[in-house]
Amino acid sequence: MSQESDPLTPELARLVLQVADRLRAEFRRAAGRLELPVAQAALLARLEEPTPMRSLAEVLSCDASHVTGIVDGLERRGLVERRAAPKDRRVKLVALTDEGCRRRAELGESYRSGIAPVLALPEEERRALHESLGRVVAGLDEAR
Amino acid sequence: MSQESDPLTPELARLVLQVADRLRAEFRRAAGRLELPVAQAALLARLEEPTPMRSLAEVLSCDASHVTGIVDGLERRGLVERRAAPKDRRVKLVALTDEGCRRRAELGESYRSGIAPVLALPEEERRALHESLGRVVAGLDEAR
DNA sequence: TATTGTTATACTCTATAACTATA
DNA sequence: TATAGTTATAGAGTATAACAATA
Repeated sequence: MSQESDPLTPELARLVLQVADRLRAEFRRAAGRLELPVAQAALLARLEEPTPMRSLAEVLSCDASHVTGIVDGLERRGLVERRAAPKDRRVKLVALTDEGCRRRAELGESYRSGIAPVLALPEEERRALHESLGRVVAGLDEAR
Repeated sequence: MSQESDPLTPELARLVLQVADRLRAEFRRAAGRLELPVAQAALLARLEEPTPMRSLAEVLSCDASHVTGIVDGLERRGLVERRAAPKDRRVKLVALTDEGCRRRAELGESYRSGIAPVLALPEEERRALHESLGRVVAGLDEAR
């Protein structure tokens, strides 16, 4: 209640959103360099272990039906494959192929080199920023 | 180049994006409380002076043709009106009505009270965060 | 000839509901 | 009866192109 009238809060929000927009743009650019639709790149980036479709929907915070199309696309490109889950035959595990593993690494490098100049700050400031934002994120669940 | 391999950079990006997602969610919630579509709320939030459609497209970073529909909606609700520009009769100025002015203020209050708990940090940390993010945003144009 | 705003159209993204095969 | 994944469909959101009025 005491913070509602603090003029720094909306200003802070504006800055966060502005930086986030640029980071997203850099991800789009990285995906574009690999000629991947953003949705496919986003899934690729988050895929390490073989993972059920359902879990991917949660990670990407989208509907499960949407994941089908994204995985279809990645499978057509030979970057992932669907495997039967050993325990539950309803479940399909999405797993990286060797090529998918390589492309995923490329994507990561491309993205990181894109955002490095954006987040370029003196080392001490970077650490402080990391700590503060970490605190904010840690508080996200309890806020409201 | 020296920062490309700094593991803190992707971590920092992840945090910024996570906070931004939450801020966006709070804006959606504030728009919902006023029963406004997000796009209309976003335009309302940025409208102060009577402004040409074309400029609004730039501010919202979307196509001019899209602005037409958004303004249509706000006009139907009686929150804005189109005025002829005195100097150039091709231009239409979008201006807040009295009711629009009130609703805009409500929206702002609702949003600010929503994000206050998200960005709640000790005062000194808030100022440091503001300064660092301000530096990042200031550097956005020269980065790349 | 160029520009503002509009219209018509299409494409992307995403969600809902109905379906199948398992459990 | 409930769940994982798929399919079909529909609704947002947004862009492109063609157009009318004006510069």
